Amino acid sequence: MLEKKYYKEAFERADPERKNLILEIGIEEFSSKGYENANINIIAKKVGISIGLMYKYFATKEDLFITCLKYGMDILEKALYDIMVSDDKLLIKAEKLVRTICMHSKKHSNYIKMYNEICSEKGSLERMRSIAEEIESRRSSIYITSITSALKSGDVRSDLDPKLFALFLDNLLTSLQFAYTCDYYREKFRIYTNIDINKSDDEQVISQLLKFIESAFSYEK
Amino acid sequence: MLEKKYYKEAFERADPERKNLILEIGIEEFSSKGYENANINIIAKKVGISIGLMYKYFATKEDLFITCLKYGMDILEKALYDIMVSDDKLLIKAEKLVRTICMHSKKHSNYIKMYNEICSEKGSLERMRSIAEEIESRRSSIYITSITSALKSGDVRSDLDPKLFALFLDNLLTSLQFAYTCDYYREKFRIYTNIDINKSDDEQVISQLLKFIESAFSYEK
Amino acid sequence: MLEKKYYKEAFERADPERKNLILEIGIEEFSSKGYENANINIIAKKVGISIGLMYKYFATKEDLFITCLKYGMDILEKALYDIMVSDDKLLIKAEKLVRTICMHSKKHSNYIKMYNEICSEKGSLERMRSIAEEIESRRSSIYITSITSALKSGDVRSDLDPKLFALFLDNLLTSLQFAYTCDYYREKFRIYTNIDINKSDDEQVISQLLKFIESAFSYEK
Amino acid sequence: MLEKKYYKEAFERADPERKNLILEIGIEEFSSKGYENANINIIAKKVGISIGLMYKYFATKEDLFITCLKYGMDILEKALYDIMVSDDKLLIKAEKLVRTICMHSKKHSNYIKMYNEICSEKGSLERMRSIAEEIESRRSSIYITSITSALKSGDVRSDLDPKLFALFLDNLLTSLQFAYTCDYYREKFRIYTNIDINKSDDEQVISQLLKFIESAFSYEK
DNA sequence: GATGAATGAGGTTTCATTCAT
DNA sequence: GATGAATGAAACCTCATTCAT
Repeated sequence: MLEKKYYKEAFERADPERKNLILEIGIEEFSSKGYENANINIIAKKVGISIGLMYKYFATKEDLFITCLKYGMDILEKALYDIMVSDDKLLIKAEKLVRTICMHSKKHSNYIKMYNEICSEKGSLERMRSIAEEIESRRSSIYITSITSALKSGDVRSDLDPKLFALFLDNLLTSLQFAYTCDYYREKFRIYTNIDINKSDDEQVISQLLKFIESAFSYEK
Repeated sequence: MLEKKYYKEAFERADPERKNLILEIGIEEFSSKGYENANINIIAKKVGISIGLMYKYFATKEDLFITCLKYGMDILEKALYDIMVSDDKLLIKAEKLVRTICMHSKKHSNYIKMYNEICSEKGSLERMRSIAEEIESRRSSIYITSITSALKSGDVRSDLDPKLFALFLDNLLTSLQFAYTCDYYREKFRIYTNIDINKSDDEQVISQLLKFIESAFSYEK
Repeated sequence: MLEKKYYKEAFERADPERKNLILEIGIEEFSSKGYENANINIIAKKVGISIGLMYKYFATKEDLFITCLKYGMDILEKALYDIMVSDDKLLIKAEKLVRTICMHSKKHSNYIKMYNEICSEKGSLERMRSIAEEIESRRSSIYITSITSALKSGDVRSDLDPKLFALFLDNLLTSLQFAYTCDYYREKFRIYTNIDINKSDDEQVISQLLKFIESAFSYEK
Repeated sequence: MLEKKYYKEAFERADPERKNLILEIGIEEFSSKGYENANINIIAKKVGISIGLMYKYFATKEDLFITCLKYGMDILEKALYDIMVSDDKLLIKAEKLVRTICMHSKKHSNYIKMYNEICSEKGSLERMRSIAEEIESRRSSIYITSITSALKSGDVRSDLDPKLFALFLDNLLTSLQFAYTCDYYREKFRIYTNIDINKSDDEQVISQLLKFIESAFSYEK
């Protein structure tokens, strides 16, 4: 689980402003057109560097994509981490989680779109695995740790499997993220609820989701 | 919301065996390589017809894809429909649902891969909408109807919004489908649970998911 | 100079209404899209007959095109012929000619578009020759005959070559036809004159063209 | 009316010899086969560059065509311009014009074939308009200016409309160009005159055409 | 006479990646 | 470090024409 780098040393040495620009423009291109239709020659042009230099920074298109993806995911992960290491009870954490995710999805919809992109990527299994490892393992730990500790303190039903419940929780949150950011999920949200999630007041959605989660974790009657 | 056709009349007239062959081979190609990397020349060759004839059947690659997608989705939808129109209580239905989805995902993993594919498609919003409409609207109705009726008969917590809860339920089930069939989700499942879902006994997963769902819908303590 | 047929016997035997329909729809397709981009499968479909039958009527796309072309040219030719065989003096004939051409171009712009089409066709020289022969030889005769007879009666300058002057006259009239019907020529007309020929009153154009022709044929000062 | 470019910057930067080669081979291909049947893969191969590079120079086949077309038209335009800005009387100019056009048509028949090609193009009106604008507007100005000034100095009939007469003059000259270069027009010329224009002595044609033009512009008797 | 399913060569265009400078 | 010209395989899609029925 060592942190892999998907960029070359030259990228590390590059001017921080340029590094940011590459990531931002890359994210913009990948999230708007999708991985296959994104064009790294265009990215280089927009950044204002040559395509040759781009290949000094990243070995392949895929590496650039992954670097962009991780950049976005790290930002969200940090926010979630801060919530989960607090002393709050699980349900308090859950509320903070949901609210943070709503905000983040609106602010950084492109990051989520990239994440959505990789969820349907068909590539080498090996590559896929190491990416999933990096993105999911930290998030899964903080969920599982929190749930396990809630289990110990008796805050949640005693017969739940923390790992699976962590996954279910994540599934719900991820689906919500996608509803905020990805066309198909947004449309699905509208079909189910008759609500355009991007124009709606979030409170109804948040309160219902929290109700769902809260119940799910609670003691059986 | 009328049923749109994404194939030409010539396809309707074609020999049923050939129609099936086209769909099966198309699904195989699309689900294994993804939409962008699928090659309709290859599909035609494998089917044993000329590429010209393929275009007498389908106006574009996209239309062929959607036709394949709907074919797979219809099969699942029918199975779900039969469960949801029964007189069973919601939680009984939920169990049947989960079990059916497990079985179907294993048997027809390619259908789910195609569905996963469209979940991250970037294309014309209009097109996206009509597809979502066709795939999601019937499924959403049967979920919402069942929940609403459970609500009336007092089987579930009275303060839930049936539409949102239907969506949350679907999110959990869809995520499970993807875990069975799509690389990234399977990997994610393994990271959270340490289980290779395709080699595992399903009962642990099923029972935990049912617990989660059951609790979520239950009366608050 | 024997009149060649570019259709098969079956076409002769076909129902007259159908024959007309084929020609009209063919002309519509060829004139709107140009020869290369016209599609005879579409023509057959619009006519309401099978493509197979179309090939019972015409051996090739080119034959259908030529048959359509000749159909339109014959109609114009008849009108011109009636004018030129009259006893009128050449300049009276010229005026009638110009007015007839204006009217015809507006009414049958598609015929002219097809004629324009063949003017830039790159094909077998042999084929080209026989078509030109059929379309141009009668028209050239009636022009040359009229000019020759005007020459004899001393109505026009005595040192003109009737054949070349006939060609020059035809060039002017053909250019006018194209200005009424073909995009590029219409645009050229607008650039030279600032007039949109399709919205303009024709009289200014007609009177100037007649002045030009009249002068051209007149005795030198 | 600003000069539009139909090539990319990379083409400007390319080696001048290569640029010329591309234009010459492009003109050869387009003029011999027509726009639709011309093949840019063949052009690239003959030039000795990859098709990919071709597309770095020109965004589309159409752009390559227009660039070739303008290249040829510019050469003719320059020759005509030099004649028309001289102090010669209009009829002297006319003679120079006709002789220049004869020579040019023989030497650069391919340029004229391309021009003929666009005269029957069916495409977007907008595109057509801007091309016509570029090719015709300068030529029309020099004609109109010359005629207007002849009008002022009393060298031509006073009741002529300089714009329309300029167009008529151009129609005659253009028709002559086509007779020298394009199959159909050459054939038509032969049918009218019994002369193969490419094997004939030009003087008879030139003298008759000048007579026609001279008369046309002269004072009425 | 009439049908229409079937063919398949062929052309435009894209873009990740290399490499000489 | 930086450039950007150059590559070329590969994919979608069209349509005139044939022929078995």
